[in-house]
Amino acid sequence: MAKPPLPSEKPLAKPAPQPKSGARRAAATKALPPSAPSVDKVDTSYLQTLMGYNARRAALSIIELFLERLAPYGLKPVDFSVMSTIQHNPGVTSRQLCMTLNLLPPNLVGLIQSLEARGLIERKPHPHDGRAVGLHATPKGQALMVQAEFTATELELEKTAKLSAAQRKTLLALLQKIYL
Amino acid sequence: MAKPPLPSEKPLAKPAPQPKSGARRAAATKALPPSAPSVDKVDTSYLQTLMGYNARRAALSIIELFLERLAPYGLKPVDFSVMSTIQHNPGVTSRQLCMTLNLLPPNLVGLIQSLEARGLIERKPHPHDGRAVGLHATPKGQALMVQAEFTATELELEKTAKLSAAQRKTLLALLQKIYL
DNA sequence: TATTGTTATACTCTATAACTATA
DNA sequence: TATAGTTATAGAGTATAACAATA
Repeated sequence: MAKPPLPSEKPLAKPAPQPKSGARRAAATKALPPSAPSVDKVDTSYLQTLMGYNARRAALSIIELFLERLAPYGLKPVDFSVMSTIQHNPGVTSRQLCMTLNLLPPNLVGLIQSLEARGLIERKPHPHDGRAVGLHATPKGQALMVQAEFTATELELEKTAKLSAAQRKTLLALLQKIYL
Repeated sequence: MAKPPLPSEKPLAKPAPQPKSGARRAAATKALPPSAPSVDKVDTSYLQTLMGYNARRAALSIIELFLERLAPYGLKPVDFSVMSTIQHNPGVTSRQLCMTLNLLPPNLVGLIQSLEARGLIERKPHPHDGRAVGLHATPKGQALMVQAEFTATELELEKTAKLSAAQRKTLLALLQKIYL
């Protein structure tokens, strides 16, 4: 809890080739200022060794396009995940969605209500638990999701265009080894 | 913009082996209810084909531990990224930080002020642009970041313990092909 | 007593518009 | 006119505590 172990070794990142400090073109115009170097090209070599940083940047990059392409369906990433899970798991409960997608129950309530108000899902009593409610995609919701999933898959292939099919498969598997 | 192409093919996800619908243990107790199946194990095979979903889940998983371990330093992920970038790029400007870390200028202002108030960074006039301000880590900030980066690297290795060194390297490189 | 779903609410994060001072 | 930094603010996302109904 308290203090982390004092680093007896240096962090992994190499000091990184610092762009020749001081003035660049300014050297041609006037004398160097005393002690305030400027930066030509920002070095991010340390951050790039962090999985959290890279995963987050990659995710945000994809989500940016996702928001744009899925807007016509009225679906944001979480809406999409929830609808897709209901689509493929008829009768799934709110609690199961929360566990599966790592959501908090209070944050799911409004989302479910909204999807129901749009006629995309229906709530049916759970077969053998009076507290729970089974969620089902309506025909309208099903039709929407078939198209939405197609669009999502398409956009993903675009965003990962620099990757071969094998690399893409590898990447998915490795990411799952982290969070599953 | 308007409508996406109608899917002439099915989305990639296979229908996925549906857990035998209907009642499970309930079958032993009473007759099956008319038409409200319940779900035993939630199937997420489609979502798992999406890079955005997997990258986000992996990132959040790492960030969760990051928040815990870096709390003693008073650094959240963005604070850490900013401090680390300043540390490795003395004299970097706010605008350069925004471009590099994909932040919006208004959201960086309070963050910088906070770091300065804590005595972790200093603001010096930019050598040849009166509008800009160069950011520099103080000795205190430098000492903090050496330890913070060590802790971050350590925690990352823990979270990616299921990966070999080669897999880890591969994963970093593939993620960078997406967002860089 | 424990769990499902819900309400209310607070806190954080992210985004937009508009201003200033310098270039 | 364009850019760096700032202010104010709105909106979305995420979090905790507490409650009713059911197990």
